[in-house]
Amino acid sequence: MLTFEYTKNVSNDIRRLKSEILQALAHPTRIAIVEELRRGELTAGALGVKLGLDQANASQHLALLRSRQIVAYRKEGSQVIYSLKDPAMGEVLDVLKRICKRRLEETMDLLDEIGEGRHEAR
Amino acid sequence: MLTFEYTKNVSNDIRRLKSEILQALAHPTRIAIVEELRRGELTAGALGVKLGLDQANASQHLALLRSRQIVAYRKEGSQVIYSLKDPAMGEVLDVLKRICKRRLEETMDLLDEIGEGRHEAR
DNA sequence: TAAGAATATGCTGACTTTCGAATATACTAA
DNA sequence: TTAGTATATTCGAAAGTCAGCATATTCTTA
Repeated sequence: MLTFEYTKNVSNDIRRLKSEILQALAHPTRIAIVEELRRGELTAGALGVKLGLDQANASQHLALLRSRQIVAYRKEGSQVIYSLKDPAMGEVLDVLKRICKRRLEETMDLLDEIGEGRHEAR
Repeated sequence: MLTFEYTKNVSNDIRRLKSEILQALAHPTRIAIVEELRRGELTAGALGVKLGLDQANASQHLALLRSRQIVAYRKEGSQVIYSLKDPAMGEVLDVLKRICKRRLEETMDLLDEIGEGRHEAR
């Protein structure tokens, strides 16, 4: 049946779209950029300084975020001002934060168990 | 001051952790796997069949998801059963879905505008 | 123990990502 | 127009990713 193959390919297209967005976010520097932009728009230079990045490097990461439509930008004089295009991009980071938190707590629990074990063994 | 550098590096570690998780999810096949596992646990084989994957390829993607702690797995006889470790991983996909939806709607609006333009020009 | 199913791992080549350095472009002010 | 500031682009090397193939490993059943 044609319909099956068709919907399957549409799903794949959407998954590819999602993976491109995730890919764009999947770098410590770019996560830091999005975190900063959540607080409000910033110039490329200010971002670079805040995050301690090489100028060219910052610009490269910004170019990627631009090409993936994660950020919006506008020129103002000789400066370029960046902002987050969709606040939901920040929400992704919130969910991720919860995931990390839970993981770290698990690790702490494991450490505690090891601690208990040592007490029992003494 | 030491504290500054210290917190900065901790933040970077967390960002690296987040980016590793995102990276793990940033592939159409792995997104499909997570989508399937949201509905319930499945064997490696069943996943491969459902998604039309080569056996080795499916196993490789599963290995990555395992190494990044995205999935849990247990052996049952000669089969290996996979499941999602943290439901929040599915939530990431929900947020992403909203982002994609909004983007596609924007595109539709643009298409509409082009349509209008043609009407006006006639 | 041998055969067969289910799954994992190792290897290779094509492709992509990343950074840093150099260079280019765009704007501003003298 | 020239110098200076802000930002982007290009290039090359090192590292990483991915699919496909061959080969292991592990379990089950005869």
